[in-house]
Amino acid sequence: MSRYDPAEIEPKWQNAWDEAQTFRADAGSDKPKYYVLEMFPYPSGRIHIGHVRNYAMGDVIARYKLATGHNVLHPMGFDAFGMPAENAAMASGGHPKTWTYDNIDTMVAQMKPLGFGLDWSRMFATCDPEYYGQQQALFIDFLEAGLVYRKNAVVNWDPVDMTVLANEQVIDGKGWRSGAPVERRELTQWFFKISDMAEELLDALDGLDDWPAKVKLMQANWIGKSRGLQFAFSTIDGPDGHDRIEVYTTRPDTLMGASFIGVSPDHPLARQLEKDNADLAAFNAECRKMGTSEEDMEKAEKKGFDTGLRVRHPFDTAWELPVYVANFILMDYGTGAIFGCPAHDQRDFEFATKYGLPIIPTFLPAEDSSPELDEAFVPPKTDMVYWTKPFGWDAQTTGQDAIDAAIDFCEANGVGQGVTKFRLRDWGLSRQRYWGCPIPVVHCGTCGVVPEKKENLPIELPDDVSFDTPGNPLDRHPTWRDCACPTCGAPAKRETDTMDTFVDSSWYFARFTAPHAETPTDMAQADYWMNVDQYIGGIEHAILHLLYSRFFARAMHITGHLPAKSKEPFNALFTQGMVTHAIYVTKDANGRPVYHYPEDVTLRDGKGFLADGTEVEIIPSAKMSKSKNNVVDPMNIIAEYGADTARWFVLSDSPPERDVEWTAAGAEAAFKHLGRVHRIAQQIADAEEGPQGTDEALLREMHKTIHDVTMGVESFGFNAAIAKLYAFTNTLAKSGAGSAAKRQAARTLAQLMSPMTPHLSEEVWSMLGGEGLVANAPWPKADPAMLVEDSVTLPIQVNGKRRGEITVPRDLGKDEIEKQVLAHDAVQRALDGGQPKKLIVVPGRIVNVVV
RNA sequence: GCGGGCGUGAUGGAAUGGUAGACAUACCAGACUUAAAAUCUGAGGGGGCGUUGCCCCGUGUGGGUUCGAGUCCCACCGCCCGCACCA
Repeated sequence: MSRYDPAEIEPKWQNAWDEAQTFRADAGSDKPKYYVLEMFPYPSGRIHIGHVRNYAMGDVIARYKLATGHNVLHPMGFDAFGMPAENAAMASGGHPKTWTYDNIDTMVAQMKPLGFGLDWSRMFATCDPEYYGQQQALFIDFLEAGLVYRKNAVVNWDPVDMTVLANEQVIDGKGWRSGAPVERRELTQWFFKISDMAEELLDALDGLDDWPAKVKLMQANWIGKSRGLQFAFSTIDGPDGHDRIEVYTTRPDTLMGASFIGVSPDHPLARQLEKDNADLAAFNAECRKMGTSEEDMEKAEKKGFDTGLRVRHPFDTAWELPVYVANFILMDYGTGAIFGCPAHDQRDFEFATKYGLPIIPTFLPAEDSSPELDEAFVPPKTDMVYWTKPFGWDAQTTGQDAIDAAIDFCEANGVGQGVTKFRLRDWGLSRQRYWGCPIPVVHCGTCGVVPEKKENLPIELPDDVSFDTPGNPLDRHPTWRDCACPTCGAPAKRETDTMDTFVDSSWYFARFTAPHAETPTDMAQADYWMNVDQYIGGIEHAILHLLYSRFFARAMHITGHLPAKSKEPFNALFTQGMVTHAIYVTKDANGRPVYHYPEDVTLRDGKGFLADGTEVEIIPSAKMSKSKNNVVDPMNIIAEYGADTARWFVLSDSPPERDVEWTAAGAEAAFKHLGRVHRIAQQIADAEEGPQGTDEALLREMHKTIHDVTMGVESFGFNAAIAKLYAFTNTLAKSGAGSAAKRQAARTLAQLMSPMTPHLSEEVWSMLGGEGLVANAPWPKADPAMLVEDSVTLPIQVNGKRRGEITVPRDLGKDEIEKQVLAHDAVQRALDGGQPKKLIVVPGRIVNVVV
C-alpha cells in the first residue's frame, strides 16, 4: 500500500493535463464559453503565497466550469512594466529588461508545479513589444477619437536627483534616495478624458449585479457626482483679469453663513497676487512643497494667508469678505476656490477659529436654539432643520430640498447657476521613466505634436541605456529621440515620456482573447470570449485599476476594438483577502524591534521561543513583508507538502474575501487530511468488492455534500465547501467497508475536491477506476429526492430562549405542531398553568412561545 | 482628514432575522505501541447548582427595532484597504 506522495503524483498528473491539452482554450465550441481571470501579477521575482491564493480561487472556478460543461478560458500573463525594474537596475547595474524577463521565467517555473489549469499558450508580458506596440496603436486611435489630450499638471520633483518622483517615493516631503525636500513642478502631460465618461461610468455601476456592493460604492464615491451652485464673488479693486472669483459649492444653503473666500495656492489669482507680495509668494512656495497626494493635503495642518483682497457678498454688496490662500484647497476640483462657512463645515470651523473669522449659523438643530457653537453643525441630509437667516426665509425644510431650493433662489436672483460636477479627474498617463510603453507621438518643429504612423509601430524601447545618472534615460539617449516627422518628414523628436503602467493593465483582459493578433484585438475572438465572466483580485484595486479598465473598455468600443457588450468588461468581480503571517519580534538593547524568521521560533502553548529560550512577542495576522521576516515562500511549502496542500490550505481556513493567516500548523493539518483521503481511497481500492448492499445513509450524505459543495463553489464559499468535504470524509471513513456505495462516495469525494486538490483527485479517481481524467469528468449532480429528510427537528423557544426541541414528520400540520409544543415539559413549566400570549410556528424552522 | 470594509471560544472560522460556536487547529483523555511518531476514538464557550439534568452569562462597547438579533438601525472603540505617479 503506497503512501500519499505529492512529489510523485503531482508532476505525473500535470504531464497528463499537458498531453491532453486539458486547459487549452479554443473558440467555436458548442459549449457555453466561460472566461475566468485573476488579476495578473507583477514580476517581482518570486511567487508569493498571496498569488497562490488568488490563482487557486480562479482555478477552482475554472476547473468547476470545465466540469460543468463550459468552454473555459483561463489565461495568465505579467504586468511587467514599472518602477521596481528600474530601481533594481539602479541598485545593481543590470538592465530592467533582463531583470524583468528573468523574473518572469522564475515565476512561470514556480507557477507550473502548482498545477493551475491555465492556457499557457496565451501568455504574454506587457513589456513584450508585440503587446505594447498594440497599446501604442490604441493610443493613436484614442487620440484621433478625441479621448486623449495634453495639459499642464503638477508632479513631485526631486531637485537633487533631477527626476520626477512617484508619491510613494516621497517620504515625509523628501526624496527617498536624495533626501532632498521635494518640490512641485508643472509639466505638459498626456491625459485620458475619463471625466467625459463620469456620468456613464457612474450610471453603469447599477448594472453590475455580480460586483461587490462595497466596490460599486467606492467607485461611485470616487466619481463623486454632486449638484451644486457655481457663482462668483466680485473683488474690490482686484488685479486685472480678477474682478470675479468663481466658486463652486455643494452647500449653497449656507451661503448666508459665508465668512471667507479660500483659493488654492495654484489658483491663477494666488499666482497673480504673489508677484507683488513676497510673504504670499513664500506662503505659496511652502504650500507647493507639500505632497501632491490628497491624503497629504487633507492631513496637513490647515493653514491660510490673508491676501488683503476683499470681495462682496452676492446678496449684500455692503458685506465684505476676506480672500485667503489656503493649503487645503485643490486646484483640480471645482474652480479651485471655495467660500468658507464655519458654522456648517468642520474644516472651515477650525480655519475660522484659527484666524479669528466670524462664525455665522444659518440654521440650527430643531431642538437647540442656542446660537453658540463649539463645533460645526453639519446636519444629516435627512434631518429637519430650521432656517434662521438664509435669504430671508424662515421655512422648515430638509437638507437636499434646501440645497435645491437655494440653487433655485440663487438662479432666480441672477447669482450663479446650478451645475453638476464630478470629483473624478482626468487620468494623467505620462511618466518620465524608461521602463514603460513609449507614447507614440513625435514633436515636429512645423507640424507640432503628431502621432506616429501605425506602420512604424511598435516604437520599441532602446536596449542601450544606463541608469548610472538620474533622470529618464530616453531623454539623454543619443539617437533614440531623433526621428522623421510622420507628417512632413522633417527631422523631429520623439516623445520621451512613457505610459502609466495602469494603461498596460487596462486592456490585457481583452488581449488574452487573441494574444497574437496583428491588431489590438481580433473582433471575432473578442466577441466570442468577452466579457470576463469572473474576475478575481485584491480589494486594493477596487477603484483605480477597475475604473481605468471600465474606461478603456468603453474607449476601445468607441474606436472599434471591442463589441458594445464589453463596455462593462467584467461581468462578475470577486475581491479576495490577503494571506498574512504572524511576526515574531524581540527588542534589542536600544529598544528597537528585531524580527525573527518563523523557522527560528518554537511555538509552545501559544507562546513563541527562540533556541536560547528567549520569549518572542507574537503579532498575529500581519501583512507579509520582507523587512519583517514573515514572508512564506510557496516553493518551500510545495517541497514539503506538495501543491495540493498549499492550495487546500489557502482556500480552507478563511472566507475568500477575508484575510487568511498562514500557519505551519494549518498547512500540516491540510497535508494530513489529504493523506487521509488518499489512505481511505487506497483501502477502498484494495478491498474486495464486498457486500453489494447499498448504504442509504452514506448516499444521502453524499448527495447533500454534492449540493452543499456545489453551492459553496458557485458562491465563493470555498471555506464552507471544504468544511463539508471534511465532514463527508469523516462519514466516509466511518461507513462500513466494501459496499459499492462506499466506492461511489469516494469517487464523488475526489470529484468534489478536484477543483481544490486536482492532483490528489486525479490519483484517487484513477485508483477507484474512474474513467479518463477527473478534470474532464462531468460534475456530479445532487438528486433532490435524496436531500429531503422525512422528519425535522424543531427547536422550541420560550421568549426567544431555547428550551427544548421536538422531532416531527416533515409535513406535519401547524395545529398538530402547536399541540405538541404546548404539551412539551419545558413549555408547561414556563406557562405554569397559564396560556401563552403568542405562539409563533415557522414551519420546518423553529417554534417560539411567548408567555 | 475623506471614502470603503471588518470585529464570534485559546486559534482560523460556521450560521437565507430562527438551536451561536459547524468544520478545522491547539490543548486534554483514551486505544494501538516496549516507547515515540503515525493512525484511530472521545470530551470540550464561560460560570453556577441539588451535576444522567437544570439555571445564568455570552458574537468589540453602548443603545434601538423584533415574538426572536452574530445578522437590521444609531452612536462609539479598535484594526485593515484606497486616496489619483506603488503595482
